[in-house]
Amino acid sequence: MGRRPCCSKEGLNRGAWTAIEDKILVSYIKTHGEGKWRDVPQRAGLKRCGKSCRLRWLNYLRPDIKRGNISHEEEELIIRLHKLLGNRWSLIAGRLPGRTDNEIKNYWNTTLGKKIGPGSMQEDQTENQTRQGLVALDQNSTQQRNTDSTVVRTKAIRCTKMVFPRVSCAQLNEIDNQVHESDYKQGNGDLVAVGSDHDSEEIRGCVEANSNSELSFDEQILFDQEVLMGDWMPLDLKALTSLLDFGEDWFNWT
DNA sequence: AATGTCGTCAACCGCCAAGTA
DNA sequence: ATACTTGGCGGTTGACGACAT
Repeated sequence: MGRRPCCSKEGLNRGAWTAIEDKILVSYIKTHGEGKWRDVPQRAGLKRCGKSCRLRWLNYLRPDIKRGNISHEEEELIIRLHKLLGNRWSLIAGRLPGRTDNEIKNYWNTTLGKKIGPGSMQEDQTENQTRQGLVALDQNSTQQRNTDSTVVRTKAIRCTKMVFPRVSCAQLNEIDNQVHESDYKQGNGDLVAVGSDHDSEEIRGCVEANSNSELSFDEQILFDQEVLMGDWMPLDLKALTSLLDFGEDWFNWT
């Protein structure tokens, strides 16, 4: 059975959105909220497909979109996050408030990709391949990397994050304080656990208590982007940069 | 001034995972 | 358990403006 198209596409407008269309969509979403995108065109009276409406809203019309050039700090963060996460633009965008995945993807493809150079792009590809098969890390490299760190892999538990960088206790405490401080300042109540493997049982208990569900453990996995950048509220730029400063050596595998 | 080339970015496409009936 | 729907994602395309020839 073939794929059902998201809409008939017949008699629909395509290409750039007009100011009037934008106005209609914004007005509709203000009244009815986001979601049910398939129904939006008909209800709002737009000759667009639902997917197109969703994209237009998310990438352009949302009130919290940040306009203007990417700052130097943002650029640095994008580069570092890309090193960690590869082409997972939505995750990267999630760490840059007001920026969209499309914007960051475009920025990478048009600006940063060139700045960093083809050598790094190749490196990126290799890293992506590694991440895509992250469970299948080859044994040698696993042994090499796995001297004193363990990452606990969680189920998809909302707002839970654990990072186990290989750093000194003093550094660890500092990270922990910064992350917690920053996170709770935002009042989102997320659990952000940073520790070394000897903390894992304690953290596990804490996570389970907070999430009311059991965690599955995958020992020996040194890097798991689902844990590192899971479904949690973003830290502010400063806190994330601090975390990366501490963690980057550990994250660098080569 | 006309034409070609390049860079940017909004929009589209197809796939996938999660949710729902 | 299964089929179907929906939303989200990353890759790609194409329109358009800027610049070069």
